[in-house]
Amino acid sequence: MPLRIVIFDDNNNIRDSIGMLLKTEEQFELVGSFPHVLDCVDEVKACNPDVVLMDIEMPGMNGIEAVRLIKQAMPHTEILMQTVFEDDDRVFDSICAGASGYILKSQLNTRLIPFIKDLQGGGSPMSPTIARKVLGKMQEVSAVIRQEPGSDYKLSSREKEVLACIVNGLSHKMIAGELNISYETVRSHVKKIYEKLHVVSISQVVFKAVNEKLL
Amino acid sequence: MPLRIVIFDDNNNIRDSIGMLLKTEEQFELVGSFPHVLDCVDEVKACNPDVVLMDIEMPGMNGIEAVRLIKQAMPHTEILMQTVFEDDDRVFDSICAGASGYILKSQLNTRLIPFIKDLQGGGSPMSPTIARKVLGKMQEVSAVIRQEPGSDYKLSSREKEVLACIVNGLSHKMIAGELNISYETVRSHVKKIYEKLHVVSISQVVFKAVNEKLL
DNA sequence: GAAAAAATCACCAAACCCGGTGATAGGTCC
DNA sequence: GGACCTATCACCGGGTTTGGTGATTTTTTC
Repeated sequence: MPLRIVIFDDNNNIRDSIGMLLKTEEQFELVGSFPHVLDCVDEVKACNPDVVLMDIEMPGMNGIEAVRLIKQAMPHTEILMQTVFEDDDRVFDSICAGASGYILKSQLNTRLIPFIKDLQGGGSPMSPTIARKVLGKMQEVSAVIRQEPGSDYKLSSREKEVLACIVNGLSHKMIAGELNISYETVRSHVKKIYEKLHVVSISQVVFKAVNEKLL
Repeated sequence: MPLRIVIFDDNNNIRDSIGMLLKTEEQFELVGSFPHVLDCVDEVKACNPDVVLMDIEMPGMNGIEAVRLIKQAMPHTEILMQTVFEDDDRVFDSICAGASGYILKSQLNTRLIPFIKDLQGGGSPMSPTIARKVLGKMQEVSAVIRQEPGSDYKLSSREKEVLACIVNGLSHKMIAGELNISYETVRSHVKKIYEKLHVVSISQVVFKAVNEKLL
């Protein structure tokens, strides 16, 4: 059973030459070729391809948005993005939308066939240059996610409990009830927390706690 | 000027065979080869390599931790991870630590040379299988990061300004000064904000605003 | 042009928050 | 055993926040 492939690209020449290229390998079968993505979901459903070759730059709907829709409708379809630009944001957005690989148009002739085979083998083919961008973004993102505790304010465990209550919007009185201690004791803890966090109000405590993930 | 390379791997045979392999290309020069990473920072500083080939599995210190230290000390050093496992978490951790590429030990013979050349060219070489894991993680992570605005509380622009002040820890009185309006006007806005956000206190406002990225 | 929404301001009373200043009791560390 | 930290509780007084109620002007929307 041959691998079913669909192309979306507004450039007729590219669609044609990709068609020619695929014909040289009998394991591939071009089952659809469209100049725009306005009806892409219906078309993909009708063609039922294993692999979609998607151009990023297209009139009407954006190729990235199309990826999102196709992946939503048919999650098991593999999508290989093709583009002339190695634009950081678009690479990133394509990935988030669900693309499985990334090929530069300048490399279509030499790389398309092996890339599709990589996809078939469960891989995510992309040029090392693209991969570098992906890794860069990944590092950036991970740095945001888990900014190290760095600043440890040495709160006692009790103080952390009180802090958690504050962040959850409880008043001092409610915290007293929650933790079964007196209102004044809560106040003592709060004062200590303010001191240790170098803040002077509830709002600053909440902001700092949430922002620096003190819980 | 040849490309300077350093190897870290506890397996003597692998270190030797990589050394042999690199000798076949006169543009590469093996300037260091170590069986553990306990002194890796000093060693890398002494050897001053362009590329470090790092084994993940090693006695004593973990190869990933070593990457972190080396990248901290010498940020411009390119690091190519080598491993026998395609373990998701370790791939991810390596990337976050600062690795620039990823090669399977089973592919050392055929791929090491081109991979190092990719690194030299500013790329991030990795097998399509590894790339798939990276993309998967990336999609997962990005889904966490940008939970869509979803809940739009339809705050007016003025209310958003006041909200921003609150989140930054300003008292109502200070906000009045900041925005050049009266204290009572600030209160009106605050009341509206509470109503729209379905909250009843400053702390809840700050928590909700930060958590749902309302700014 | 009328209705709706946004932005502005005002007052009262109750509740709440916060700084300062203290005290007591239990645990840890040297 | 004494110094130190943590957890507990208490009072005062000033300042802040909050709910309720209401008003005027400007801008937006239909």
